[in-house]
Amino acid sequence: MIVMPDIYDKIMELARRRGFVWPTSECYGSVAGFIDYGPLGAMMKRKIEDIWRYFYVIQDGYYEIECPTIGEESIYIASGHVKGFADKMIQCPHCGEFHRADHVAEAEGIENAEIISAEELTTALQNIPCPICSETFDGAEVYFFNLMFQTNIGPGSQRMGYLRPETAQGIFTDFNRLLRFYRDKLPFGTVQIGKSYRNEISPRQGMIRLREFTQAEAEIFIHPEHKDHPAFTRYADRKVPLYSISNQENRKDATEMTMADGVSSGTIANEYVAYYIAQTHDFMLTCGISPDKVRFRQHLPDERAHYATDCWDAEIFSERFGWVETVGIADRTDYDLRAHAKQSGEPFTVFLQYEETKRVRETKVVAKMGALGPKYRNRAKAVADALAESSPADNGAEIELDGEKILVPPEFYEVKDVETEINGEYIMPHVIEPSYGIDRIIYAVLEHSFDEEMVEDETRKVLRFPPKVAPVQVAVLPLMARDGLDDIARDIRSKLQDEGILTEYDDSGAIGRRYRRQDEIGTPFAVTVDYDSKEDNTITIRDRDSMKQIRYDIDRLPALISDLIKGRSLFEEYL
RNA sequence: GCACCGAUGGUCUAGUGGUAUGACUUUGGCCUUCCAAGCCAAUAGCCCGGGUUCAAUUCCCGGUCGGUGCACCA
Repeated sequence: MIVMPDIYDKIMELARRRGFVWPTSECYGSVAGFIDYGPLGAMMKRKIEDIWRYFYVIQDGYYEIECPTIGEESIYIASGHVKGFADKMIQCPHCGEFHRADHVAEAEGIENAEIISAEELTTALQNIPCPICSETFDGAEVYFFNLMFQTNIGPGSQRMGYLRPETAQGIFTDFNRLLRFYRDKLPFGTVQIGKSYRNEISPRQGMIRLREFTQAEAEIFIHPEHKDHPAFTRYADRKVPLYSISNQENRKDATEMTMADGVSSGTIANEYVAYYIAQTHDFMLTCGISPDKVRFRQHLPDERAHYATDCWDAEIFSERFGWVETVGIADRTDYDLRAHAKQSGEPFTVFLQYEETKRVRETKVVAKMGALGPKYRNRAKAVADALAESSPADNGAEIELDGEKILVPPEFYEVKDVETEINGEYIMPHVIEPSYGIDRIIYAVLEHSFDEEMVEDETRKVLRFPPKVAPVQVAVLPLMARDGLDDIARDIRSKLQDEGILTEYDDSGAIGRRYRRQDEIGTPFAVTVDYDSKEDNTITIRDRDSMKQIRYDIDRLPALISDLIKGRSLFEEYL
C-alpha cells in the first residue's frame, strides 16, 4: 500500500480553512469523536444525502421516516445491543493495561468465556497472569463497557434510555404501522437518514471513527422465499468489483462481475443483495468516488453475524486509511422482527392471501363448556385447550394437566368433522439492509476529489466534485467591479437564484485569484462578465476542471447551467 | 484507556525565562480588460488549568486536542 502521509493533512487543512469540517466546540477545546460541519460541509452533506434519496426514495419508492435518537431500553434489549454491544473488560491492577476479559480467559483455556457472567469471569481470572506484565488479576473486577450512550428519560430517572447506535431499530419498531401504510403487501422498504451514536473507546482517524455520525439506512421487507428483485434488470448487466470470500481466501484481488453473473454463480446470495451492491456502486460513482477505489468485500463466514445469510461491505480506498468500510449490505433474514416480536408481544408478521382459498378437512375436539365448567372449575379453560390437542379414544380423551394425567369422559366434548377455509398465511418477512456511513463517504469524496496541479509555478488546489455534490454551483464574477459590469453580474446572479441555483458573487481582487478561490471549494462553473457582455449580451462560462471557457448568451444561461449541474449536458459539448 | 511525540494569528511557520519572526490568506484603498501580478494600510496568535519565579508562550505537573504504537472497533 502506498501511503502518502500528507494527503489527509492537506485535505483536512483545506476542509477546516474553507468551512467544510471543524473540530466541535473549539472554544472549549473540542471533543474527540465529534465534528462540526461548517457552511460548505453541511451543504455538501445535504447534497450527498439528496443523491442517496434519489436512489432509495425516488428510484426505489421507499419512503423516509424519522424516529427519535433516544430510545427506551426495551428496544435495545430486543435488538441485542444492551447485551451484545458491550464488551467485558478487565484492567490489570499491576500494570494498568485494559484487556477484553473473555479473550484473556479463552486464551487460558477457560470454557464458555464468551457467555459466562461477569462475576464468574472475575472469579475465574483471579489467578490468571496478565498477558502484559505476568502479574495476576487478583483483585481486579470484570466490568461491562457498553458502547451505547446511556441516559435517563424524565425527572424520576426510572426509565432508562439509550442514544441509538443505529437508525435501523426505529424502522423495525414501526413495522406494523409501516405495513399498514404499504397496504399489507410485500415487498416494501423504508429508509431513515439521521444521527447515530457509539461511545467509541478510542475515536481517532478524524471523520472515519466518530462518536456521533450520520447513517442512511434502508430496511427492505421481502418474502422469505421470493428474493428476486422486481427491478433487477436495471442492474443485471452492471459490472462491480467483487472481493468475494473465495477471492479473499485465495488472496486474489477483487474481480469485476456483472450482477446477473454474481447471482447465477452463487457468489451473491440473491437478487436483492446484488441489486443493492450495484445501486451502492452507482451511488458512490455519482458522488464522485473514484471507480478504481471501490470494492465490495464479502464477509467471511466467521465475521458474519450468525443470523445473516450474506453480507457485503462496500469499501473505499483511502490514501490515509487504506480500505475503509463505508456501507454494509446484509440479508438479515427475520432476526430483527423476530427479536422485537418476542420482546414486545406484537406479531410483526404479514398476512398474505392465497390466490385461491384452501379448504382443509380436519377433525376437531370441541369442549362442551356447559358440562366442563362446573366440573373442572378454574381449570376448565386449560382442560378445553388440552382437549383440542388430544386424540380421543372411545372411553374418553386422555390429557395431561400440570403433569397429571386425566381421562376426560366423552360427555364433556364433541368430536366434529369440520372443513375450514384457509385464505392465506402469516409470514415474517426477511430484511435486506443497506446501511451507509455518510461521514465516511463525505471524507472519501473529499479525498478522491482533491487534486493539486502546477499552473505557472503556482500550486492550484482543486476539489473536482461532480456538479451535483459541489456546495456552491456557480460563481458569478464581474471582470471589473465597475463600468456597469457589476450590475450585469448581479442581475445574472439573481436569475440563477430564481432557478434555485446556489451562486456566489465575488468582485474582489484579480480574476485569477477569484477562480482559484472557487477551485478550492469545488465550484464547477464560473460565469464571468466582461466588456463584451455590454455589447452582445454574452458572458463566459469557465469550467473548473479544464479551465476552458465558452461564450454564451446571457438569456439562455440559467437553463444551460441547470442542465450542466444535473448532468443532462456536458461542458465539453459546448466547446 | 496506556506509552511516546507534538500544539505559536484563519493557514503554514521562526523564536524566546522579560508578550513574538516571516510568508500566505482576509479586509479597505490604489492599480488591473480572464487564471493566486504589484503598491499602501489594517485585522489577527503563544491550547487549557495549576505550580516554580520579581517575571512563564518558554521550565515542572495535570488536562484537552492531534499524531504514532498497544488495546478496542457489535
